[in-house]
Amino acid sequence: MNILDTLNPEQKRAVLHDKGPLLILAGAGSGKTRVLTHRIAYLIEHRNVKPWNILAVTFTNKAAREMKERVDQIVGYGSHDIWVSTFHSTCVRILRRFIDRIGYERSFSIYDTDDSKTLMREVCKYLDIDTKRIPEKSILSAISRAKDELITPEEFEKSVNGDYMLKKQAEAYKEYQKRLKASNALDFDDLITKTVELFMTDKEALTYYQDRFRYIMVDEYQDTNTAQFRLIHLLASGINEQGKREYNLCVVGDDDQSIYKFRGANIQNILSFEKSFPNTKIIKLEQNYRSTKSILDTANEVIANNIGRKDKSLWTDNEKGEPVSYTQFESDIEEADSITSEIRRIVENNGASYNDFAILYRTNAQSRIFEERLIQKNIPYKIIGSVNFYARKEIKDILAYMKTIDNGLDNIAVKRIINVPRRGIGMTTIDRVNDYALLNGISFYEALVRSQQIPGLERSSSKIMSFVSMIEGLRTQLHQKNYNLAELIDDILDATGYLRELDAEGTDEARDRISNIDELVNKLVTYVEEAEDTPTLSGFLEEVALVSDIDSFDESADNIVLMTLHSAKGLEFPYVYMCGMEEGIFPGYMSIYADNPQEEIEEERRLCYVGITRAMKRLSLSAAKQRMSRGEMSYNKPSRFIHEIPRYLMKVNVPDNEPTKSFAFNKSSLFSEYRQSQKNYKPFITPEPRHLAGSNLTKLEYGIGDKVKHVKFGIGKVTDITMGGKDYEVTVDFERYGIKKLLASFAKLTLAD
DNA sequence: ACGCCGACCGTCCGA
DNA sequence: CGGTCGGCGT
Repeated sequence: MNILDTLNPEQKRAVLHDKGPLLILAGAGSGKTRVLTHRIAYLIEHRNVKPWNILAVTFTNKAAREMKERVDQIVGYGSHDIWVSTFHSTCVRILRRFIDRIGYERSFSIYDTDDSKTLMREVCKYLDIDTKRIPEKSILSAISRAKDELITPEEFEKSVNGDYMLKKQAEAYKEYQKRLKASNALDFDDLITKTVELFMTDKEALTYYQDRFRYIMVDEYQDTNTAQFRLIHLLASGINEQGKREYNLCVVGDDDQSIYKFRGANIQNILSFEKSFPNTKIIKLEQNYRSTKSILDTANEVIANNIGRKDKSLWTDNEKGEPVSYTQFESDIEEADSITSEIRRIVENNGASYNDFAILYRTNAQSRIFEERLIQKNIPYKIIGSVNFYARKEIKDILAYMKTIDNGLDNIAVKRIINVPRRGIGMTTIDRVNDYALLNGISFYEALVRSQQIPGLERSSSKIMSFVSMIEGLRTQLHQKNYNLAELIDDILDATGYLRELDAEGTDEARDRISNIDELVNKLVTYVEEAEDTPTLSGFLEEVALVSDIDSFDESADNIVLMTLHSAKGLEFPYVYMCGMEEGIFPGYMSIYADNPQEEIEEERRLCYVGITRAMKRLSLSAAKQRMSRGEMSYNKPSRFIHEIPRYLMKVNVPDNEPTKSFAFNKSSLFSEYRQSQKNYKPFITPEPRHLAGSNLTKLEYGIGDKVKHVKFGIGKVTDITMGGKDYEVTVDFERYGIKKLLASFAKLTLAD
């Protein structure tokens, strides 16, 4: 079968396009991923392009993984050699090979936002910058913006012009960069800028990659920043055998879905692509295959309020479908309650499954109230993006050990763990070592090694030396021939006594931490087993640094998924709930009162457009009249975006005020209810397991009257167990949350001692 | 050196 | 409301 058969004429043109720059303006749901994968497959199969001559840059690691799989499905081979990855991963791969040409070591560390902040705090302290007046966060974001625009510390300094704030920022930028270099570390932005720097200064490295990447594709092109543009431009400017520049660059984007201006995305990259690359061919994909007419019309109406867009109009052959629904609830509690109940109702009555549903919101903070409800109702769910696994203390600690072993120059990592677990090395000691290191121009770790020579450290140097020899021991072990990297964490835990200390604590929190560490061990083992090249410590650490929460999103898992509108980009769901459609929430407070509200509101509107176009079958919008935010009640009007939807497309619901069992009720009434139930105490029975067809019921390990533990609710007492459908329904009176009915298979209750 | 507690604060979105 | 940081007390 011809791989072109399933494509529409425009898609076909894009796939068949031969050489030279190509801009594909792909509206939401117009099958751009299909075009990209088919184009790659076509290049390999019909144009004799070698898989290793193709570079495809995607937005997430997940998208990269899927693209490879899909190319494999079409071509059946070769996908392994295609270089498909995100901007950041691409740059890391390049830098691991060539960064020594610009004065770093190839074992460089990658600093995450936390590390950057820690470093910036040190810098501010050193430069006497009052972080009350100039918060380190604002300095970091100024630096980040500068890096997005490829502005060096020196150039930044020149542009200061006597402005006090800018002058301080310039100083901080310079010092920050100096210290990153000394730590042999790169922050997220450096990954891009240092790659550009490498290519600008080292022709050999540039030519190597220009020759290698004969065909370049970039997805989500509207969200690239200036540095990324520069990178792509450099890579695509190679000279072919005939001595000509071909610019075999194919970018796919949609200016209406540009939602990352806040992190430096430069909309001009897509708007003036044709100017940057002469003889660009432009193809518009305007047929939407995803949504019903009602949903698509709604999206078009909303986005029409933006000015200065590229001219295009999305249409669909799909059926009209139901009108979009909008409900204004009394409160955020009611909103969460009603939406979660409705989803359950649809799943139970209409044969939908939980993974058909997404709840989308503007800010991560909004997930909390939904989570409470979903737990309460025993509805399986997954929240994407709220608390990063790798940001947890115990995980960062272990990773800091690994970084220290991998790159002794990483001062932030060494300082993090020098006294974790406690070894009696305090602030004064650390300061003295630090001063010595700065004075002698050596790393913090090197200063530790020489601590015996440092004046004033007579007493603590023995403690320091035992730390040093522990690290050295681990490092030697790592470099032994048959050492299995998968054991490294265990060895660290063993040498440091980290686990023993947590064990001794014996609290719930400590147990949580231990299970998180177990999880990290699992990830390391998986990495070692599945690594494409030889697994290395640096390799693992960079994988960890560059994963995003969305990469772990598994659409086949049967749960509702909750995430921000930003995270939802590129995804689709049959049923979409967009909640918190309120002025001040969405569009956010910050954009309404910004210096340039027009611009900011337009970005919010594009975000709204992205949200609407995620829905395939049914879209539900909602707002709340009152909502609890940062401890106080706020009262918001419905979002302007709601008013931009014509009435004929939208069904406005009146919320049904059926009395809902809310656990925001006062606890005492629930408590007396419980007392009542205790009076007519039920006899102690554990129901016999009934093996129903298709169910996998197992005998419960607890019975009525037992004390059990729930992962969120904590300790409680079982007051009733009944058979509900294919699962046990367990009623538990929790010490802190009161009485709840839970389904045994979801709740995963365990006997508490 | 370390732990606890209270004040404070600041809030968007993210690799 | 929740996390974080700095100060103070031991």
